[in-house]
Amino acid sequence: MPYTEEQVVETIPIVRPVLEQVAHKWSILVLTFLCEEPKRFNALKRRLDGITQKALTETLRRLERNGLIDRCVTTMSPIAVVYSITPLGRTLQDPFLALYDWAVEHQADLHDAQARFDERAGSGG
Amino acid sequence: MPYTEEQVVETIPIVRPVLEQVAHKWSILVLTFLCEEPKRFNALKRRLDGITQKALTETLRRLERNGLIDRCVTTMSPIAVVYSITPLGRTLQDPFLALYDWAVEHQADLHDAQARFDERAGSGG
DNA sequence: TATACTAAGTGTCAATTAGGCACTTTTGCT
DNA sequence: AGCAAAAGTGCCTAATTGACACTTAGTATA
Repeated sequence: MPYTEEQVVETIPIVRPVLEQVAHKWSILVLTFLCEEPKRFNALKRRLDGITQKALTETLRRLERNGLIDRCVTTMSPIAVVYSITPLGRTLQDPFLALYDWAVEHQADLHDAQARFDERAGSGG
Repeated sequence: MPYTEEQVVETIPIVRPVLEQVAHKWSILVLTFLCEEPKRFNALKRRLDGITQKALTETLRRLERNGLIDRCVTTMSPIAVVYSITPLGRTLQDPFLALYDWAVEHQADLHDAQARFDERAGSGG
């Protein structure tokens, strides 16, 4: 528990805008995925089944703007765009992986809690 | 690196909805803050300077619905609502704290990267 | 040359979500 | 009675997200 309450209070104005950039559902998935190896646009799109091209484009732009990934256009025959993680992005690997692990581990807990809550709320509680 | 690429692919449909519930800028702040000790609505509101009552209400509802915090209405003299973290919520303390630490540590890196990106983009690059 | 396919996007429009701000309700103080 | 604090709710607008079609460039193919 590295922060005292006062430190938490002081760091809120710092942390808030950073989280707004970084704590995005798609960002976490894309970055976790890119940690494995550089990937092309459509490779990412296929893996992240359900993401739209627009959402993926915007997520990649955001990550690139924040210096977390690199965008490299090959000048080769069929033009290809390869996205890879930067050293800065790599520093997010552990935090994001922790979230990823948590999501896998506690999905059922969340689901149960939601069901209980909705039942309480639904039955006029 | 606990996940192979295939495992990542398989877990995406599981992880995505969980992240949608959990990876919210306000959720991370509120939960990190509640890890210290139970707090009342307006105490949270004062600390999270800038949050609106509506946003705080919704964030707390979402966290409660997902079983991460408890909402307790005291029957005492001036009615008060105390929010506290649940055991399930406590399991998010470390992941969220890691993100919190990351945000504090790398705020300047993000800022620089954004400035560089915007300059490149702005000057017709 | 026309047809179709992959890659990497952009544009448009509708729907959802978030933010701002005023209003409500209960209690406590003077 | 009048005012303020606590914990919200409601309404209205602004911003974001998502669906889906369109674009541009290259490759294969008949």
